[in-house]
Amino acid sequence: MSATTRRFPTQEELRVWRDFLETGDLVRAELTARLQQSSGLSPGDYAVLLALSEAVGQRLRSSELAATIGWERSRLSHHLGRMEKRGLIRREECLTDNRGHEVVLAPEGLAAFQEATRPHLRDIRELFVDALTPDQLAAAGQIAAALRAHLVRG
Amino acid sequence: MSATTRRFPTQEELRVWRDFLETGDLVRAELTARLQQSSGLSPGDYAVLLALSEAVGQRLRSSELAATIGWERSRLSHHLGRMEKRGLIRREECLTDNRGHEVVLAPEGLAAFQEATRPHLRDIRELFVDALTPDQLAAAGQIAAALRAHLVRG
DNA sequence: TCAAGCTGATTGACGTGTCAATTATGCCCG
DNA sequence: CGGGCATAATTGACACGTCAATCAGCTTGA
Repeated sequence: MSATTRRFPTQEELRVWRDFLETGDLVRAELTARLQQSSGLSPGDYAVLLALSEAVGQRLRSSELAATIGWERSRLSHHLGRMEKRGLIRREECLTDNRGHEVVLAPEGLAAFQEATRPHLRDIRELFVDALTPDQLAAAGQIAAALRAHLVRG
Repeated sequence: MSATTRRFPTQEELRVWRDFLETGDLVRAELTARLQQSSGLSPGDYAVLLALSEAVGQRLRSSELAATIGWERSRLSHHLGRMEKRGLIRREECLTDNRGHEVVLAPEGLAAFQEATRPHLRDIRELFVDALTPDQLAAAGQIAAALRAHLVRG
């Protein structure tokens, strides 16, 4: 088969591509709605609260928190501003570095997180794990790995 | 195995879940960056322009356009405002229904779309189709179908 | 006919994300 | 010491998305 005939995806390949992405979005959207419903938290809130709840003293420097959850600092800064307004976290001066801030888990934040966790994990099982056969679950992992490897290699 | 032991996902299942979603995002992000790079268009712009380019007279009523690309009307309205400012589309009064508007593909929009299409399709092939074996591609389709079916059934 | 309600589309408020610029502080080296 | 660079974090401008409210024009039924 010549290079020319393989230049563009077929209709079927495009369909799989769109299905693949859109389905991920649909599952994510449903999970987000349930999380919101059960706890009033967004996925971003949940990620922040999870990281803080696991930190010693339930506090982290902003940049450590950003690294832990894999966010850009400016994104985190904006998000923390919104979470602080809602009383989920506090920001305190950092004693060892006057430039830095420590993000502290507030009681309201801990409560919301604890309330969210079990239903959230159950929902992940329900919407993702239970929807797939063991073979499909394994395939999903391999597909993700293959896509990532291809991305990195270029 | 008791119901209790299966209440929550295992570490491995959670890892696959996160990998699956994050990888989709990574691929999408790379594709978005390339589209932006090559044509200055966002995925939303591209969807709108694709629908318009295929419409007779390269024009559509707002609500038909929204239905075609599966967007809420308010989302479309906001997006069209931004696209109109950039000269990619125009909005005209609808002759048969004074409430309605027609969205018209502008020359700049057509040019940008035509410039975007080939590289975009090539990128989808490169980043998605070529990354997977035929088996994996088929599995991806089946996984998406299984997740969707599970979502609908509840 | 005309008030009541339906529909097409826009708008405003706000949450979320990126990028670039800014501010303040720490640190290093001549 | 102190000028210059690196680092911590925030800020502002903007793109994008959802939801609820709004507004204008169509449509219908007593």
